[in-house]
Amino acid sequence: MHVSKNSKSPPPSFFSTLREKGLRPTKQRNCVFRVINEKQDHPTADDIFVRVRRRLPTISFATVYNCLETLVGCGLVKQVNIDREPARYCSNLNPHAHFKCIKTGKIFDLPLDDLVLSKIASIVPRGFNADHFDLSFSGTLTDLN
Amino acid sequence: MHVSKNSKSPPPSFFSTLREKGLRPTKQRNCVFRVINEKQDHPTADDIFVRVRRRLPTISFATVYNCLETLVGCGLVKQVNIDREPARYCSNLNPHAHFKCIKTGKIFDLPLDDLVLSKIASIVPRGFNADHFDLSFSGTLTDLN
DNA sequence: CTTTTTAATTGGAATAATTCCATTTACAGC
DNA sequence: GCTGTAAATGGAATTATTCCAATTAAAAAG
Repeated sequence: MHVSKNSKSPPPSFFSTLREKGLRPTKQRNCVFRVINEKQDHPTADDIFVRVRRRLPTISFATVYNCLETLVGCGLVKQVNIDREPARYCSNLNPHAHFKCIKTGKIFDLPLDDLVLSKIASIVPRGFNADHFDLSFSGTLTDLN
Repeated sequence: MHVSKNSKSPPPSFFSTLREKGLRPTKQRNCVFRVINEKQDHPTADDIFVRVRRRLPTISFATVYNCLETLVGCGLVKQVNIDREPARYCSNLNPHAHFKCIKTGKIFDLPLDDLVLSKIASIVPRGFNADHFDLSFSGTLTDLN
């Protein structure tokens, strides 16, 4: 598993990233990408569909799913799966865990520093080659966060 | 590191645990519980349905789901959610993470010692009160595990 | 700039895991 | 053995997501 130096990486170029993979930076993909980056609230595909529709009123649900799949595949956004709930999407590309408040349903990013990352990497025994991990917490907030 | 299906804590009493909550230890619940404990292979509800049917040929799918919900609610089994896949069920009640081999689909338990557990707990900032966490890895196995 | 090729979008249908619901059955207390 | 409550049952409903065939848009070629 790759444990990076924890400097915030520069925002990836939407256009060049797609181009490098021979994919087209269509207006639909661009709009979905921008919507996810504008508000860091871990929207579902449904949320994203509603927001994108305000700008591209004829976009279909299937296209939103297609765009999300493409963007996740390119590493331009992250898919967040917590329990059995609908997938959420996240523009934070730095290593982080998630915390879900069981009262409000809100999701928070918890940054992971290199020390913690290496401890997490050490969980994986010899013979196993992890190229991805997911860590999520759930609970409550003591005061109003 | 040793990757085990170990059982450090004594197996919880199926009967007393249910009884304490005012729930009935029915033969369906018992059978579902036994099936999950017999083979530590992280079966899906579907898998469990098939195995239970061999002993209770008239059990319904809804009942399997009901039993699983009850057992998970009592803490007698754990539900394992990895990515967007069907839920799996696990009899290992000790703290552990999961590793999913993307080639075979097999799932392995990775035990978590107290040191790692406290490091994980330290990820959660002040003001957040985690009462649960999920950690899963995915990747490949270097040799045939 | 027009044609050709290829990729992406679209709407609707299909899928699949899970949940819901109304009815029947089983169990526990009297 | 009754009676009340919990659980099981079968089937329908739900819901997020995927699939598909037809259309449209974009890039490449001429």
